[in-house]
Order: sequence, then C-alpha cells, then structure tokens
Amino acid sequence: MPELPEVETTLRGIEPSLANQKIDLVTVRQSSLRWPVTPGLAEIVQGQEVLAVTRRAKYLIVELEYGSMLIHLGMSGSLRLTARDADWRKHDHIEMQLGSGATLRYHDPRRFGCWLWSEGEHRQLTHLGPEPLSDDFCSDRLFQLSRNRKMAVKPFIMDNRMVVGVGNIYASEALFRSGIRPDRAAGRISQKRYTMLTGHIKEVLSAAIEQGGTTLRDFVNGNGEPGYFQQKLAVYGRGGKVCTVCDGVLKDIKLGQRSSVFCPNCQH
DNA sequence: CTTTCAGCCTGACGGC
DNA sequence: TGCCGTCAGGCTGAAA
Repeated sequence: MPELPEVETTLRGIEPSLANQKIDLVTVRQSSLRWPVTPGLAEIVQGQEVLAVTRRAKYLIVELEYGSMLIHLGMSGSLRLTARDADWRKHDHIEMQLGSGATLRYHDPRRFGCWLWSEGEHRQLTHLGPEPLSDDFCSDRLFQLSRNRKMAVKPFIMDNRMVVGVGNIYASEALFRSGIRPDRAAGRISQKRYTMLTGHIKEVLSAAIEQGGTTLRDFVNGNGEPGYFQQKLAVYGRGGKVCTVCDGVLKDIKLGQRSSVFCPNCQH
C-alpha cells in the first residue's frame, strides 16, 4: 500500500534508469485501471525522450518531449526494473522499454492506479495542497484552513486540498505523537496543537522516507513490498492492543470510512 | 459552501 | 476443502 514515502522511494529507484532515455516500446496489457489508460498512450510516447521524472503528492510524473505521463500506484501498485525478457507475472499490466535496455514493469493487483497522458497540465494535479515536507506546508496555513470546520481532524489532514500525501497510516501516527484524538473537530484545535501536528506529520513522513531509502535496492529489484516501517507503528493496525506509552487499550473507530486507531488515554 | 458516502478492484482472512 | 462475507486502501464525483 504505497503512501508518500513508498512513492518517493520508487521515484528515487527508477529515476536514474529513465532520465534522458528514449522510450523504445510500451506494452499495455490491461488498460482498465482507476481511469482507462489514455487511448493510444503507447503510440504517443514511443520515440520520445524522458526529460525528467518527478513526484507531486502520490503521483509520479514522467516528463516527455511533448507532454507527460501521470502515474499513480493506487493501493497495490508497484514499478520495478526488470530484465527485458522477464516473465510476465499475474497483474503485470504495463511495460516500458528504454533505449538503454532497461525495462520498467507496472504491477497492480487491485488496479486502483493510473497511467495517463496529457500534453498540458493533468487535471488531477490542479487543486492540490502543499507538499508536506516543503515550507509551504506550515501550521499557520493548516490552522487558518481549519477554522469553522466541523469535520474530524483526521479526515481533515488526509484531504489533499489541505496537504497532500498524508494517508491513513501516517495520519494516525502523527495524531498519536501529537496527543490529538482523531475524531476531534478540526475547527476546535488550538494553533499551538496544529504547530505540533504539523511538525509530527513532517517528522513521521521523513523518517519513513529515510527508511525507504535503506530498502531502496530491494524495492526496485522487485523482491516484494518493503515492510520496514511496520515495527515502528504505534497505533496503526494495533486496535485492541496496549498503548506503547501508557497501559491503556487502543481504540479502533471509523472516521470517513477509514479505520482510525488511537489511545483514549494519551489523545484528547 | 461543507460534508458524507458509494464505487472502483483483488487478495487475505475468519467463520462455518 | 471451499464458499461466503468482510476488510483494506486513495481518490473522485454525486448526493445531501
């Protein structure tokens, strides 16, 4: 389940093999993803050179000479570099062969991801909030946006218009570290506590990216998804278990259709 | 305007 | 053993 750290890890892994390479051949075996793969995408991008590979939120952007491809890994997607003649695994949907001989495979069992082509800006990228690790994401901004909002703070910080890239795992962890109950109304949290929360969001995401860096080679070589962050999680997936800080039992509630685990003792 | 919620999809898992 | 229901998750767009 790629969250922002996994997408960033993927970017760092594949970028050197794609940048400044010509796309020789693209094969789309399954075009039914979150949105249909842009019709004719393969023919359009073949022959173009990759100018750069970047990331915005959880989207990867492959910039080409006449436009760009927008790639999302959805819930279960992954990109890996393979040998040119590697066997196709179940759920390998798209392959991109580069001039160097490098081959990129897109694998996505649940098909929540996307591969889209556009000559201009992708509509998915308009209306996105700031990157969580940039200075544009600051507590003042978050505090101002939260005023008069009755929505619970957890779905609030997971809203891409507030800040991008904060998924269920890291939202839960950042709220725990901040001592804030996930179901507290966003508009009823003080500026001081938003300062803490903002800091913890940055902290938890950058720590995960750092750890992603250590499993970078494995990840790109395609030996399965990294499970490196699991033992560091204090609340996510631990409903009913004992809190790591006090001796209370962690509670599991639904917020905006998402499971939300917190410690009723430590979080208020 | 804000907020909620169904739907997309497959695999893993628990109950029987 | 296998069948069925439930859950997980990001994101959009329609409904309230």
